[in-house]
Amino acid sequence: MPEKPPRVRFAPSPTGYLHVGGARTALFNWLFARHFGGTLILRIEDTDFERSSDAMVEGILAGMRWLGMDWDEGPFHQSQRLELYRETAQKLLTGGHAYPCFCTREELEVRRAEAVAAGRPPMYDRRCRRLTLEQIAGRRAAGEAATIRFAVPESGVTAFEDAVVGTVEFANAELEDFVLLRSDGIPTYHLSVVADDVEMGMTHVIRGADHISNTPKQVLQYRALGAPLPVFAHVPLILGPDKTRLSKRHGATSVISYREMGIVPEAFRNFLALLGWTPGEGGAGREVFPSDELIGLFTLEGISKSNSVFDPDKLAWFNTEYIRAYPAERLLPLVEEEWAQVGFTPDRPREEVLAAIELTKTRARSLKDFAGAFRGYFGDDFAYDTAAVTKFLNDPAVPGMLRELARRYEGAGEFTEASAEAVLRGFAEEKGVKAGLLINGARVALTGQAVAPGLFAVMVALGRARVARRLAAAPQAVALA
RNA sequence: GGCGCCAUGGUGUAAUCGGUUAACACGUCGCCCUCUCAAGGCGAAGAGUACGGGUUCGAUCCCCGUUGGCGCUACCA
Repeated sequence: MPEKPPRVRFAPSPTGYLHVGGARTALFNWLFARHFGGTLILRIEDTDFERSSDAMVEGILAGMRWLGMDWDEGPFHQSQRLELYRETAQKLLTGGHAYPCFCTREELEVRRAEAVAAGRPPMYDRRCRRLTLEQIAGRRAAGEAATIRFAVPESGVTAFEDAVVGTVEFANAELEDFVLLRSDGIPTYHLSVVADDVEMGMTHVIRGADHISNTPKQVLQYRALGAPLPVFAHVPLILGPDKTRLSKRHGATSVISYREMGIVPEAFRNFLALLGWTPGEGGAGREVFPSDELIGLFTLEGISKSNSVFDPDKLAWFNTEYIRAYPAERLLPLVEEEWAQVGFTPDRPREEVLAAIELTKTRARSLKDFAGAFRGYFGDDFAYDTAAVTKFLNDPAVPGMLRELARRYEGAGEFTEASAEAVLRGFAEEKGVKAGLLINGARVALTGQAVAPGLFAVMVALGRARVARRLAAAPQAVALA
């Protein structure tokens, strides 16, 4: 439990869209900050100019907004904070914790290859670490470019306490003298993260477990800089169904693609939160947690140590749960987005649209359904599903009976679920057919679909006029075949 | 290869100080309901906790080893 309001950050690299792993890292940071009344900082790690782009930054921000996450400071761009990194490198240099290295990329590559061939670990051999001041001055004067490397202690261990994994220890002999500043003066990740995390006063660093091996290199810098260590919390990775790291091969990995699949953002957030984290006592036995509850329940203690597998079925389940639980008013804006995408406009008053959403939402698997299978509830611009027609309007006598039934409904009198049912059942009896035959046929005629809520509820939602019109226009299976 | 992290049903996770018929949810299967399909209700199958050794009266839980998965091993992040 932090005693002071914590300061945490989400620091994506804009070399790709916001993927599910990054989104979960962001979510954990966000939940943590909100739970403890802390501050979430958004920092764009764009020091790799070739691979970074503004479009990716936009995509990442869009993904965060879609998931309902906000931030308190930033976005800061590392590309605009170069001065800080150079100063930090200089500090390390003057403190004797770093040194210039004149080895070229080519030389390094050759030596690495040799080391590997000889069965030695391919670490930098530290030859420039032994350069004298005169040699350095001489080579600088000669115009040789240099990187700045951190001087890792040659013995001993570097350890840190991880909030999820516990104590993690690395032998310093395993750590190479990593590059802090490239020869063009641009910092590497190792330098920029710690420079920023120190300068921005981060109290907790919550990030993917893929960074655990980098952590000792960062701890060494904190020490050299005389800066207090943040609490590290390394979150296990998310894997695909085949238990390998989630990648494009597994299908959708971009957060935005889930929006495009008709997933409700809060459902996705709920699903993501439970991937590698479980609420304690307060959430026992439940899994559906709206955002506020997630915030109230979230602590680092609940983060699990092992990797988790992304299960699309479970996500689909959360999605149906949320769609079903949302009041129509809340669903409407989400549904309208879907309509906009397919160019559909409801031709019914708002009240009726809301009622139709309320009625259909229990069968929705995705928001897409409202712009697809459920279109007939919102307007006359819908199509008949051929499979449904084949299945339930196959009997050539049915359309004729439905036309006749349509006239029964046209008459005056009340039009309620009960009355609509009585009319249909009475009519079926007259004709000597099973009510189910007409009910199933009518469903297709009215909605275009084989699947729908109870028929008489559908009739009431559609209204007498539409019911009569659509029954009269019932398609023939043969005509469509 | 080296180093690091991890290891409970198909999946996500539970299981106070080591003592439970190893629990819940998703998924799967069956039944009920029924005008379709979901939902809902009821029920079932599915792990003896990766494997092997310890420690202990007793280990999912502690220790060691093995195996496996993942990560890191760049002038990427």
